[in-house]
Amino acid sequence: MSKEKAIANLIPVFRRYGYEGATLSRLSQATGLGRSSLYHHFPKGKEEMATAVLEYVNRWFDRKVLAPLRTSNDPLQRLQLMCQNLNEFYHQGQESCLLNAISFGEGDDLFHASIKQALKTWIGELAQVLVEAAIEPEVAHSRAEEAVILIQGALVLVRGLDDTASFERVMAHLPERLLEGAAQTK
Amino acid sequence: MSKEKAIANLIPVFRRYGYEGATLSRLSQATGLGRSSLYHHFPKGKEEMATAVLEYVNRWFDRKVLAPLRTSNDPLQRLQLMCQNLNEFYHQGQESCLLNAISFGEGDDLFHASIKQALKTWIGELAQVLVEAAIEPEVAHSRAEEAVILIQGALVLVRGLDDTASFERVMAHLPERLLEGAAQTK
DNA sequence: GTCTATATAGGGATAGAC
DNA sequence: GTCTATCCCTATATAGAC
Repeated sequence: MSKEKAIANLIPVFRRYGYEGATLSRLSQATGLGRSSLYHHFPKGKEEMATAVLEYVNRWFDRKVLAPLRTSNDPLQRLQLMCQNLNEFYHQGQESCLLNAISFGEGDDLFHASIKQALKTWIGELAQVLVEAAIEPEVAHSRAEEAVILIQGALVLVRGLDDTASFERVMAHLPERLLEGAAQTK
Repeated sequence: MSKEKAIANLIPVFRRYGYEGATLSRLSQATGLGRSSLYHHFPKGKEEMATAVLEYVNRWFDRKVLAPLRTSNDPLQRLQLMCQNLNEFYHQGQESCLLNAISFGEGDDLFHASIKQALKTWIGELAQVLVEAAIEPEVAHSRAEEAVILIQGALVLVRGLDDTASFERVMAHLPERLLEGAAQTK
Protein backbone atom coordinates (compact mmCIF):
# COMPACT_ATOMS: atom_id res chain seq x y z
CA MET A 1 0.00 0.00 0.00
CA SER A 2 1.25 3.44 -0.91
CA LYS A 3 1.87 5.90 1.86
CA GLU A 4 -0.53 8.39 0.30
CA LYS A 5 -3.27 5.83 0.32
CA ALA A 6 -2.48 4.91 3.90
CA ILE A 7 -2.72 8.53 4.98
CA ALA A 8 -6.02 8.92 3.19
CA ASN A 9 -7.33 6.00 5.21
CA LEU A 10 -6.10 7.50 8.46
CA ILE A 11 -7.95 10.77 7.98
CA PRO A 12 -11.46 9.67 8.92
CA VAL A 13 -10.16 8.11 12.13
CA PHE A 14 -8.69 11.37 13.40
CA ARG A 15 -11.76 13.24 12.19
CA ARG A 16 -14.23 11.03 14.01
CA TYR A 17 -12.30 10.11 17.13
CA GLY A 18 -10.01 13.08 17.71
CA TYR A 19 -6.35 12.64 18.56
CA GLU A 20 -6.74 10.75 21.81
CA GLY A 21 -9.52 8.58 20.43
CA ALA A 22 -7.50 7.66 17.35
CA THR A 23 -6.01 4.49 18.80
CA LEU A 24 -3.54 2.31 16.96
CA SER A 25 -6.19 -0.39 16.78
CA ARG A 26 -8.56 1.92 14.97
CA LEU A 27 -5.80 3.28 12.77
CA SER A 28 -4.68 -0.23 11.99
CA GLN A 29 -8.18 -1.37 11.14
CA ALA A 30 -8.88 1.68 8.97
CA THR A 31 -5.77 1.11 6.87
CA GLY A 32 -5.77 -2.66 6.88
CA LEU A 33 -2.17 -2.48 8.07
CA GLY A 34 -0.79 -4.13 11.17
CA ARG A 35 0.76 -2.01 13.88
CA SER A 36 4.27 -2.74 12.73
CA SER A 37 3.43 -1.75 9.18
CA LEU A 38 2.15 1.56 10.48
CA TYR A 39 5.43 2.05 12.32
CA HIS A 40 7.32 1.23 9.17
CA HIS A 41 5.62 4.13 7.38
CA PHE A 42 5.49 6.41 10.41
CA PRO A 43 8.48 5.62 12.64
CA LYS A 44 7.48 8.14 15.27
CA GLY A 45 4.10 6.50 15.64
CA LYS A 46 0.78 8.13 16.19
CA GLU A 47 2.06 11.66 16.40
CA GLU A 48 3.73 11.30 13.01
CA MET A 49 0.53 9.85 11.56
CA ALA A 50 -1.41 12.85 12.79
CA THR A 51 1.20 15.19 11.37
CA ALA A 52 1.03 13.42 8.02
CA VAL A 53 -2.76 13.59 8.07
CA LEU A 54 -2.70 17.30 8.83
CA GLU A 55 -0.26 17.96 6.01
CA TYR A 56 -2.26 15.86 3.59
CA VAL A 57 -5.48 17.62 4.48
CA ASN A 58 -3.81 21.01 4.28
CA ARG A 59 -2.60 20.20 0.79
CA TRP A 60 -6.04 19.00 -0.26
CA PHE A 61 -7.61 22.04 1.28
CA ASP A 62 -5.20 24.37 -0.46
CA ARG A 63 -5.76 22.72 -3.81
CA LYS A 64 -9.54 22.43 -3.67
CA VAL A 65 -10.70 25.20 -1.37
CA LEU A 66 -8.08 27.94 -1.35
CA ALA A 67 -6.78 27.70 -4.90
CA PRO A 68 -10.17 28.66 -6.37
CA LEU A 69 -9.99 31.82 -4.28
CA ARG A 70 -6.75 32.82 -6.00
CA THR A 71 -8.00 32.58 -9.57
CA SER A 72 -8.88 35.51 -11.77
CA ASN A 73 -12.56 34.70 -11.88
CA ASP A 74 -14.93 37.22 -10.45
CA PRO A 75 -15.22 37.11 -6.65
CA LEU A 76 -18.69 35.56 -6.58
CA GLN A 77 -17.60 32.68 -8.76
CA ARG A 78 -14.52 32.09 -6.65
CA LEU A 79 -16.54 31.93 -3.46
CA GLN A 80 -19.11 29.67 -5.05
CA LEU A 81 -16.43 27.25 -6.14
CA MET A 82 -14.98 27.24 -2.64
CA CYS A 83 -18.38 26.40 -1.18
CA GLN A 84 -18.94 23.69 -3.72
CA ASN A 85 -15.67 22.04 -2.81
CA LEU A 86 -16.28 22.49 0.90
CA ASN A 87 -19.53 20.67 0.48
CA GLU A 88 -17.60 17.78 -0.99
CA PHE A 89 -14.81 18.01 1.58
CA TYR A 90 -17.20 17.79 4.50
CA HIS A 91 -19.71 15.48 2.82
CA GLN A 92 -22.56 17.97 3.19
CA GLY A 93 -21.44 18.60 6.75
CA GLN A 94 -21.56 15.02 7.89
CA GLU A 95 -17.81 14.81 8.41
CA SER A 96 -16.40 16.98 11.13
CA CYS A 97 -13.51 19.35 10.62
CA LEU A 98 -10.18 17.73 11.39
CA LEU A 99 -9.01 20.96 13.00
CA ASN A 100 -11.88 20.86 15.46
CA ALA A 101 -11.50 17.16 16.13
CA ILE A 102 -7.81 17.30 17.02
CA SER A 103 -8.09 20.51 19.01
CA PHE A 104 -8.91 18.64 22.22
CA GLY A 105 -6.58 17.23 24.82
CA GLU A 106 -3.16 16.10 23.74
CA GLY A 107 -3.94 16.98 20.14
CA ASP A 108 -4.13 20.61 21.11
CA ASP A 109 -0.78 20.46 22.88
CA LEU A 110 0.86 18.96 19.83
CA PHE A 111 -0.86 20.72 16.96
CA HIS A 112 -2.13 24.01 18.26
CA ALA A 113 0.25 26.00 16.10
CA SER A 114 -0.71 24.05 12.96
CA ILE A 115 -4.40 24.53 13.63
CA LYS A 116 -3.93 28.23 14.18
CA GLN A 117 -1.90 28.62 11.02
CA ALA A 118 -4.47 26.76 8.93
CA LEU A 119 -7.30 28.92 10.21
CA LYS A 120 -5.36 32.12 9.71
CA THR A 121 -4.45 31.18 6.16
CA TRP A 122 -8.03 30.37 5.31
CA ILE A 123 -9.35 33.61 6.77
CA GLY A 124 -6.59 35.60 5.11
CA GLU A 125 -7.23 34.26 1.64
CA LEU A 126 -10.96 34.71 2.01
CA ALA A 127 -10.48 38.30 3.10
CA GLN A 128 -8.27 38.91 0.09
CA VAL A 129 -11.10 37.96 -2.26
CA LEU A 130 -13.39 40.40 -0.53
CA VAL A 131 -10.81 43.15 -0.72
CA GLU A 132 -10.58 42.52 -4.44
CA ALA A 133 -14.34 42.95 -4.53
CA ALA A 134 -13.79 46.46 -3.21
CA ILE A 135 -14.73 45.74 0.37
CA GLU A 136 -12.87 47.66 3.07
CA PRO A 137 -9.97 45.56 4.42
CA GLU A 138 -11.27 45.62 7.98
CA VAL A 139 -14.76 44.65 6.97
CA ALA A 140 -13.34 42.00 4.68
CA HIS A 141 -11.42 40.43 7.53
CA SER A 142 -14.45 40.41 9.82
CA ARG A 143 -16.58 38.81 7.18
CA ALA A 144 -13.95 36.23 6.36
CA GLU A 145 -13.79 35.30 10.02
CA GLU A 146 -17.55 35.09 10.12
CA ALA A 147 -17.52 32.77 7.12
CA VAL A 148 -15.23 30.35 8.91
CA ILE A 149 -17.33 30.67 12.05
CA LEU A 150 -20.47 29.81 10.10
CA ILE A 151 -18.84 26.81 8.49
CA GLN A 152 -17.38 25.45 11.73
CA GLY A 153 -20.60 26.08 13.62
CA ALA A 154 -22.70 24.42 10.96
CA LEU A 155 -20.46 21.36 11.08
CA VAL A 156 -20.98 21.10 14.82
CA LEU A 157 -24.71 21.49 14.47
CA VAL A 158 -25.12 19.05 11.60
CA ARG A 159 -23.36 16.30 13.46
CA GLY A 160 -25.38 17.01 16.57
CA LEU A 161 -28.74 17.13 14.87
CA ASP A 162 -28.11 14.49 12.19
CA ASP A 163 -29.40 16.92 9.63
CA THR A 164 -27.33 18.33 6.82
CA ALA A 165 -29.82 21.11 6.12
CA SER A 166 -28.09 23.81 8.14
CA PHE A 167 -24.72 23.20 6.52
CA GLU A 168 -26.17 23.23 3.05
CA ARG A 169 -28.09 26.41 3.84
CA VAL A 170 -24.94 28.12 5.07
CA MET A 171 -23.05 27.02 1.99
CA ALA A 172 -25.80 28.19 -0.31
CA HIS A 173 -25.99 31.70 1.10
CA LEU A 174 -22.37 32.28 1.98
CA PRO A 175 -21.01 33.71 -1.29
CA GLU A 176 -23.64 36.40 -1.70
CA ARG A 177 -23.65 37.15 1.97
CA LEU A 178 -19.92 37.77 1.99
CA LEU A 179 -20.17 40.11 -0.96
CA GLU A 180 -23.19 42.01 0.31
CA GLY A 181 -22.92 45.64 -0.65
CA ALA A 182 -19.81 45.06 -2.74
CA ALA A 183 -19.51 47.15 -5.85
CA GLN A 184 -18.50 44.31 -8.11
CA THR A 185 -20.44 41.13 -7.38
CA LYS A 186 -20.64 40.00 -10.97
CA MET B 1 -16.42 16.70 49.24
CA SER B 2 -19.98 17.15 48.04
CA LYS B 3 -21.04 15.41 44.89
CA GLU B 4 -22.10 18.71 43.33
CA LYS B 5 -18.66 20.12 43.92
CA ALA B 6 -17.05 17.00 42.50
CA ILE B 7 -19.14 17.23 39.35
CA ALA B 8 -18.23 20.88 38.96
CA ASN B 9 -14.58 19.87 39.04
CA LEU B 10 -15.11 17.17 36.44
CA ILE B 11 -16.62 19.53 33.90
CA PRO B 12 -13.46 21.21 32.64
CA VAL B 13 -11.83 17.83 32.08
CA PHE B 14 -14.55 16.64 29.70
CA ARG B 15 -14.61 20.05 28.07
CA ARG B 16 -10.89 20.18 27.37
CA TYR B 17 -10.12 16.54 26.69
CA GLY B 18 -13.34 15.15 25.28
CA TYR B 19 -14.77 11.84 26.45
CA GLU B 20 -11.91 9.59 25.44
CA GLY B 21 -9.30 12.04 26.66
CA ALA B 22 -10.99 12.38 30.04
CA THR B 23 -8.97 9.65 31.75
CA LEU B 24 -9.51 8.59 35.33
CA SER B 25 -6.11 10.03 36.16
CA ARG B 26 -7.14 13.44 34.92
CA LEU B 27 -10.56 13.20 36.52
CA SER B 28 -8.95 12.13 39.77
CA GLN B 29 -6.46 14.96 39.69
CA ALA B 30 -9.10 17.55 38.85
CA THR B 31 -11.29 16.58 41.78
CA GLY B 32 -8.53 15.73 44.21
CA LEU B 33 -10.27 12.40 44.75
CA GLY B 34 -8.66 9.00 44.34
CA ARG B 35 -10.07 6.56 41.85
CA SER B 36 -12.00 4.64 44.44
CA SER B 37 -13.58 7.80 45.76
CA LEU B 38 -14.74 8.61 42.27
CA TYR B 39 -16.26 5.14 42.04
CA HIS B 40 -17.97 5.69 45.37
CA HIS B 41 -19.79 8.72 43.95
CA PHE B 42 -20.19 7.30 40.45
CA PRO B 43 -20.48 3.51 40.69
CA LYS B 44 -20.70 3.03 36.95
CA GLY B 45 -17.44 4.86 36.47
CA LYS B 46 -16.49 7.26 33.75
CA GLU B 47 -19.69 6.96 31.79
CA GLU B 48 -21.69 7.91 34.87
CA MET B 49 -19.38 10.85 35.50
CA ALA B 50 -19.96 12.10 31.98
CA THR B 51 -23.71 11.66 32.39
CA ALA B 52 -23.63 13.60 35.65
CA VAL B 53 -21.58 16.34 34.03
CA LEU B 54 -24.00 16.59 31.14
CA GLU B 55 -26.98 16.83 33.48
CA TYR B 56 -25.25 19.39 35.64
CA VAL B 57 -24.35 21.53 32.67
CA ASN B 58 -27.84 21.18 31.22
CA ARG B 59 -29.32 22.42 34.48
CA TRP B 60 -26.89 25.33 34.61
CA PHE B 61 -27.62 26.12 31.00
CA ASP B 62 -31.35 26.01 31.54
CA ARG B 63 -31.13 28.25 34.58
CA LYS B 64 -28.73 30.83 33.21
CA VAL B 65 -29.19 30.76 29.45
CA LEU B 66 -32.65 29.44 28.66
CA ALA B 67 -34.61 30.77 31.64
CA PRO B 68 -33.96 34.38 30.64
CA LEU B 69 -35.55 33.56 27.29
CA ARG B 70 -38.78 32.56 29.02
CA THR B 71 -39.29 35.75 31.01
CA SER B 72 -41.79 38.46 30.17
CA ASN B 73 -39.13 41.01 29.32
CA ASP B 74 -39.08 42.30 25.80
CA PRO B 75 -37.35 40.03 23.29
CA LEU B 76 -34.25 42.15 22.91
CA GLN B 77 -33.60 42.19 26.64
CA ARG B 78 -34.11 38.44 26.85
CA LEU B 79 -31.59 37.79 24.13
CA GLN B 80 -29.12 40.21 25.62
CA LEU B 81 -29.32 38.47 28.95
CA MET B 82 -28.74 35.12 27.26
CA CYS B 83 -25.65 36.45 25.54
CA GLN B 84 -24.35 37.94 28.74
CA ASN B 85 -24.65 34.62 30.52
CA LEU B 86 -23.19 32.74 27.57
CA ASN B 87 -20.18 34.98 27.77
CA GLU B 88 -19.75 33.92 31.38
CA PHE B 89 -20.49 30.26 30.63
CA TYR B 90 -17.82 30.04 27.97
CA HIS B 91 -15.39 32.47 29.56
CA GLN B 92 -15.45 34.81 26.57
CA GLY B 93 -15.15 31.81 24.30
CA GLN B 94 -12.01 30.39 25.85
CA GLU B 95 -13.78 27.28 27.12
CA SER B 96 -15.10 24.93 24.49
CA CYS B 97 -18.66 23.69 24.41
CA LEU B 98 -19.09 20.42 26.28
CA LEU B 99 -21.47 19.22 23.58
CA ASN B 100 -18.82 19.66 20.93
CA ALA B 101 -16.07 18.14 23.06
CA ILE B 102 -17.91 14.93 23.83
CA SER B 103 -19.31 14.51 20.33
CA PHE B 104 -16.24 12.60 19.15
CA GLY B 105 -15.54 8.91 19.30
CA GLU B 106 -17.08 6.88 22.07
CA GLY B 107 -18.66 10.00 23.53
CA ASP B 108 -20.81 10.28 20.45
CA ASP B 109 -21.91 6.67 20.71
CA LEU B 110 -22.94 7.16 24.32
CA PHE B 111 -24.36 10.67 24.34
CA HIS B 112 -25.52 11.43 20.86
CA ALA B 113 -29.18 11.56 21.89
CA SER B 114 -28.43 13.89 24.81
CA ILE B 115 -26.42 16.22 22.63
CA LYS B 116 -29.14 16.32 20.05
CA GLN B 117 -31.81 17.01 22.63
CA ALA B 118 -29.83 19.84 24.20
CA LEU B 119 -29.28 21.51 20.84
CA LYS B 120 -32.91 21.13 19.83
CA THR B 121 -34.13 22.58 23.11
CA TRP B 122 -31.84 25.55 22.79
CA ILE B 123 -32.88 26.26 19.21
CA GLY B 124 -36.54 25.77 20.06
CA GLU B 125 -36.55 28.19 22.94
CA LEU B 126 -34.62 30.76 20.93
CA ALA B 127 -37.08 30.48 18.09
CA GLN B 128 -39.97 30.96 20.49
CA VAL B 129 -38.58 34.34 21.52
CA LEU B 130 -38.39 35.40 17.90
CA VAL B 131 -41.92 34.24 17.25
CA GLU B 132 -43.05 36.37 20.16
CA ALA B 133 -41.26 39.24 18.47
CA ALA B 134 -43.61 38.72 15.53
CA ILE B 135 -41.14 36.91 13.32
CA GLU B 136 -42.53 34.23 11.04
CA PRO B 137 -42.12 30.79 12.66
CA GLU B 138 -40.02 29.40 9.83
CA VAL B 139 -37.75 32.39 9.74
CA ALA B 140 -37.53 32.29 13.52
CA HIS B 141 -36.37 28.71 13.45
CA SER B 142 -33.75 29.40 10.80
CA ARG B 143 -32.40 32.33 12.72
CA ALA B 144 -32.34 30.40 15.96
CA GLU B 145 -30.32 27.70 14.25
CA GLU B 146 -28.02 30.32 12.88
CA ALA B 147 -27.51 31.75 16.34
CA VAL B 148 -26.35 28.40 17.67
CA ILE B 149 -24.17 27.96 14.60
CA LEU B 150 -22.52 31.31 15.20
CA ILE B 151 -21.91 30.55 18.83
CA GLN B 152 -20.47 27.09 18.19
CA GLY B 153 -18.37 28.31 15.29
CA ALA B 154 -17.02 31.23 17.28
CA LEU B 155 -16.02 28.86 20.07
CA VAL B 156 -14.06 26.73 17.61
CA LEU B 157 -12.36 29.77 16.13
CA VAL B 158 -11.50 31.42 19.42
CA ARG B 159 -9.76 28.32 20.70
CA GLY B 160 -7.93 27.91 17.42
CA LEU B 161 -6.78 31.49 17.15
CA ASP B 162 -6.25 32.21 20.85
CA ASP B 163 -8.28 35.35 20.43
CA THR B 164 -11.59 35.98 22.13
CA ALA B 165 -12.47 38.86 19.80
CA SER B 166 -14.62 36.84 17.39
CA PHE B 167 -16.71 35.33 20.17
CA GLU B 168 -17.28 38.67 21.82
CA ARG B 169 -18.19 40.22 18.50
CA VAL B 170 -20.74 37.49 17.80
CA MET B 171 -22.22 37.90 21.27
CA ALA B 172 -22.42 41.66 20.91
CA HIS B 173 -24.29 41.61 17.62
CA LEU B 174 -26.43 38.54 18.09
CA PRO B 175 -29.52 39.99 19.80
CA GLU B 176 -30.13 42.75 17.28
CA ARG B 177 -29.23 40.50 14.43
CA LEU B 178 -31.79 37.92 15.46
CA LEU B 179 -34.52 40.53 15.73
CA GLU B 180 -33.67 42.30 12.49
CA GLY B 181 -36.83 43.51 10.84
CA ALA B 182 -38.98 42.47 13.77
CA ALA B 183 -41.93 44.69 14.49
CA GLN B 184 -41.39 44.82 18.22
CA THR B 185 -37.74 45.07 19.16
CA LYS B 186 -38.31 47.23 22.20
C1' DG C 1 6.88 -3.99 3.61
C1' DT C 2 4.30 -6.87 6.53
C1' DC C 3 3.94 -10.15 9.99
C1' DT C 4 4.10 -12.43 15.11
C1' DA C 5 5.56 -11.76 19.49
C1' DT C 6 6.56 -9.03 23.23
C1' DA C 7 7.79 -5.07 26.33
C1' DT C 8 6.16 -1.36 29.19
C1' DA C 9 2.93 1.92 30.62
C1' DG C 10 -1.56 3.53 31.48
C1' DG C 11 -6.46 2.64 30.85
C1' DG C 12 -10.94 1.42 33.59
C1' DA C 13 -12.58 -0.96 37.39
C1' DT C 14 -12.88 -3.62 42.03
C1' DA C 15 -11.86 -5.44 46.93
C1' DG C 16 -11.30 -4.50 51.31
C1' DA C 17 -8.97 -1.82 55.16
C1' DC C 18 -9.73 2.30 57.76
C1' DG D 1 -16.03 8.65 52.16
C1' DT D 2 -11.33 7.96 51.14
C1' DC D 3 -7.45 5.22 50.91
C1' DT D 4 -3.94 1.26 49.19
C1' DA D 5 -3.45 -2.52 46.56
C1' DT D 6 -4.53 -5.10 42.77
C1' DC D 7 -6.93 -7.04 38.57
C1' DC D 8 -7.39 -7.27 33.66
C1' DC D 9 -7.34 -4.99 29.47
C1' DT D 10 -5.82 -1.89 26.02
C1' DA D 11 -2.48 1.65 24.70
C1' DT D 12 1.91 2.80 22.43
C1' DA D 13 6.00 1.10 20.91
C1' DT D 14 9.81 -2.20 19.58
C1' DA D 15 12.38 -6.53 18.06
C1' DG D 16 13.19 -9.60 14.85
C1' DA D 17 11.47 -13.31 11.51
C1' DC D 18 9.91 -13.65 6.76
